[in-house]
Amino acid sequence: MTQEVRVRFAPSPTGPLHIGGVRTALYNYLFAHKMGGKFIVRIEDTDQARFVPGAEEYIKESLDWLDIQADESPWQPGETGPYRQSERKPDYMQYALDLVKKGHAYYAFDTPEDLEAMRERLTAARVVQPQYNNITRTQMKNSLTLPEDEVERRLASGEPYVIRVKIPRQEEVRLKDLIRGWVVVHTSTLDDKVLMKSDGMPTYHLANIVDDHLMGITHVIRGEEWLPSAPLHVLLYRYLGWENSMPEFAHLPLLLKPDGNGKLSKRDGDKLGFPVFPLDWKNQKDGSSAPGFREQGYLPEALLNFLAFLGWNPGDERELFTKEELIEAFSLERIGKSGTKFDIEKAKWYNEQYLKKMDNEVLAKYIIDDAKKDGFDISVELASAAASLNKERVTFPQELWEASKLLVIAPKTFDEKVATKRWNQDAIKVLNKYVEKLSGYHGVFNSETAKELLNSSAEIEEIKLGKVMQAVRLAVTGLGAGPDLMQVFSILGKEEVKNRINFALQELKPID
RNA sequence: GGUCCGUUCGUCUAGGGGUUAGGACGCAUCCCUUUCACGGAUGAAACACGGGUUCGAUUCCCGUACGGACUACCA
Repeated sequence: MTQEVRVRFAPSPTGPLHIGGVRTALYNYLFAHKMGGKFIVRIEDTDQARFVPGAEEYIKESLDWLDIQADESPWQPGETGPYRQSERKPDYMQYALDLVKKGHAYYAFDTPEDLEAMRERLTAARVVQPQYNNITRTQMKNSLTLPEDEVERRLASGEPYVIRVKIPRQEEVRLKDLIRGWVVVHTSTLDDKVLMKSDGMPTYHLANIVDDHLMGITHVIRGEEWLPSAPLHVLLYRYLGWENSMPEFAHLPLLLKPDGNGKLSKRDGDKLGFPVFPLDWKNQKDGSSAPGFREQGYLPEALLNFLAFLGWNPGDERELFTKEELIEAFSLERIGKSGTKFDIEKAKWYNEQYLKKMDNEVLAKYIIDDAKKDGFDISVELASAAASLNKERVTFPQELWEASKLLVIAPKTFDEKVATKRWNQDAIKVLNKYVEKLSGYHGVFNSETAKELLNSSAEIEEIKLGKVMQAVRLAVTGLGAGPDLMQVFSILGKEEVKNRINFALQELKPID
């Protein structure tokens, strides 16, 4: 029998959650649900210097918005908590000490200045990669070079120290990545990474391994930026005696800039005018801000669908998936290997697809709210009709009100280009006749009857309706393009149509 | 620089030793329509390069080029 799948998303609260992080969370979530397992969110806040207030709340709100719900998290603790590493602080030291005892780690007393001097010396000696490793450690101040009694003296006196892993000299570390296959790294290229910092906090490397083990994580699904340090993690599992229960690894391809090269950053969003964060972000410290997908009008279902397809596909030609369908179709095997450029046009397309499937009543709320901001109170009926009329014509919900204004506000000015081209005697004749017909009509006024009346007006004047339609549109909406005119008439009502036409008739000068 | 990872239309990708290399976004044209949009149809558009292996490579192997990640007491 196989154990329950447990995966985690482990962001650090150092700023707004990046959209790439959201995708990582999504893949973890989809995999967990596909496998009938658990999805855990753990906050990796071991770096006190980089902690940003509000960042954790931002992470939570982002995941909530997209409905990527965790089974266990700081906000909904399970049995393997706490779910913030800062709250797990007392637990880490014992594992570091265990490694020291076993000879796989050691104390180091080097000051930042010592380290800097070492790097300078190495650089001067033209060593290409100045680092604290199995060669240079012999020249540094650590428990490998210092006499035992001095180490104890320094420790006892409270001198700051770190604990570093002791990377073996000549070994090959092999790990099987679910996405990339076997990756082999020689230990001579690894450095003696710090495991415990002088402030008593573990680094990512130690905390990550300890927590994943303690939380029973079975699969580590994370960004490709972690691949280079994965061999170190394998070594740590081994040295801690946990190799048999070591999780499987899956390193996700990165999200890249849409143009040029490099990984997607906040700058790209600013430059190309699209968000790279799920939600609007306001830094409480320095007041800086960044736009979010939510506020731009992206629908959570659409963004989720779009994100899922950035580096993954179901193998068939379907593209529109609900979350449940994504879960059903998801597999790690179908994740691609190469980096994925971020194409905002595709995201917009997804949004349009989801937007036009939404209920008019739901969309009506957007219109009502936006109209209110402009000082207009509109009924639910009108707003729903407006939504129905316009939802296939826009990308974002907030564009709906703009598109619907012609239903609420009578035109005061008229598109000049259309006027100079279409406002001729024929149009005026037909419109005059139409007004006349409208006044004499007392039946039901809907798009069909509105059209019939218009048709007969044209017939009487012996003018082809098609030739004056643009002018009719101009008279009633002031515009040269827009939604189906007869539906607009039907929504406007007979009197309003009549009034608008009369206004146009007296405002506009004929061209011939 | 070093280590590791990658490379199919502009972009996201399917495919896989013999295919007219498929789909989607975007783009163009046409159709629908009173207009714009939606929708439909059509089109332009790709296997990075060089060697091998093979009867045959876009597919397998090796190089090269290019791209990316990492190279902190950051995650």
